[in-house]
Order: sequence, then C-alpha cells, then structure tokens
Amino acid sequence: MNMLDHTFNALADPTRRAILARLAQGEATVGELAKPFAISQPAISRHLKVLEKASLISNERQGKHRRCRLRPEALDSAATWLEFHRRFWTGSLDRLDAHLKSEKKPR
Amino acid sequence: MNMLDHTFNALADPTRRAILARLAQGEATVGELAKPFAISQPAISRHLKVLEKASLISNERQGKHRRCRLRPEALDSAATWLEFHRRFWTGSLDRLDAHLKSEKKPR
DNA sequence: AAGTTATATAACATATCCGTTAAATGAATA
DNA sequence: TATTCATTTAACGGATATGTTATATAACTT
Repeated sequence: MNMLDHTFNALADPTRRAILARLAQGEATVGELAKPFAISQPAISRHLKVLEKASLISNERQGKHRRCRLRPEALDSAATWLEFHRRFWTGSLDRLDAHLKSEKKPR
Repeated sequence: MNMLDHTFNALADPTRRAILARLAQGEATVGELAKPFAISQPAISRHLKVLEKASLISNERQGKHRRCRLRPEALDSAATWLEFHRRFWTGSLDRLDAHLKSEKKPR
C-alpha cells in the first residue's frame, strides 16, 4: 500500500469523513469524537487507527484522554493527484473533441 | 453508499488508478486494458465494474469489443471535497496558530 | 490500595474484496 | 450453422473490513 491508497481508502468511509469534519472544527478526544455516532467506541477507535495510518490525523496522550487533531498535509498528495488527473482528462477530451470536429469539417 | 464513497473507494486501488491513467491516453477495449496487467482478464472486468459504478468510466459495445472511456466529471465532487477540506483545515490551523501566538504575547 | 474513567485490544461474526478457473453469452467469421 | 474471439458471469477461496461484546491497560481520584 502506498500513500495514495491509504488516503483514498481512508476517505472512502462516511464515518471517517465525518470524524475529519468534526476535527476540522477543532481538536477532540476519542470520547468526544465517538459520542455523536451510533456505533461503539471500539469501532471509532479503529476508524481512528485507519485515519492515523493515512497520516490524516495524529494524537497525543493528555492524562487519561487522547486528543486528536488533523494533519492537513496528508490531503496534499491526494489533492494533487486529483487535480492533475482532472485537468489532464479534461484536456485530453478537449483535444479529442477538437480532433473529431476537425475531422468532420472536410466532409 | 453515496457518490464520494464510490469515487474514493474506486481510487483507492492502484490497479484501478493505472487503468484510469491508461484511459487518459485514449479510449481502449477491455482486452487492451487487461493486457499490461499480471492479473486475469475477469479480474480486470471487475475493476472496470467498480470504476463504472463510480461513474469514472463508461463503455460502449463495438462489435465484439467493448470500448471504455473516461468520464472526467466524476472527479469533480471528489476534487471539490478535497480542495475544500484542504483549505478549510489549513485555515483552521492557521487561525489556531494565530490564536496561540496571540495568547502568548500578553505574558 | 481500590475504584473510576478513557481508551485500546482481543475474540468473534459477517460481509465485502480480490483473485482464481470454468462456464455462459454475444457478435463476427468460416 | 459451427467456430472463434471478446467479454461477462458463476463458483469458489482466502484476506481484509467493520461491527459487536468482553477484557485489558493506563492514568486519574479517593
């Protein structure tokens, strides 16, 4: 698994995206993150592990709590990949489109 | 599963990203797409199904072949999500940073 | 030291993923 | 019509994902 795999995989789950959205409002402990969800706390802990492995979050022990925060740089490679391909694909299709149009004219 | 789930999930696999990269060079049949990979052709067919479900590609029967092409719009929602969060996260952290700095000054 | 709180880990069930090979389908060709 | 080619679908197996509950750990509190 490379970095993009981990990032896209982590982002493919709505619970994990919701956790990220929550963290975008500010740091939170595991318990605070788990509270709004209908699933158990261990399940959240494992989602956090996935986000951690993707470097999307980090955490730091604070007494008996563990405080989580975003690592925004982790989005960079995914955003770069997406932007590049989005432009490249569209560019290719534009050229194809132009090509097809220029083919049609002569007839 | 919503659209982002499908998109991110589809992009999380390196074989599928390679297929997309290949299609960015131009349309191709299933067989042409399968050839460079070490895995069986039915396996490729199923990757193509995943990409199709994510609306990342479409295909059209042409005689006994099936020709695949990219659907670049499918990247839009994912790119939008990523860009938004990337900026938002960074913005939040900048504000946090500024906040922490402004807290320190008075002392 | 004992109890409480926050979180992680273990053990388990179920579902999905991803690959395989074999058989089915659909269309072109002999 | 029978054969061949391109692709899909079926049936299977093993690995991974995601949830559960029960138990362990780690740090505060009494």
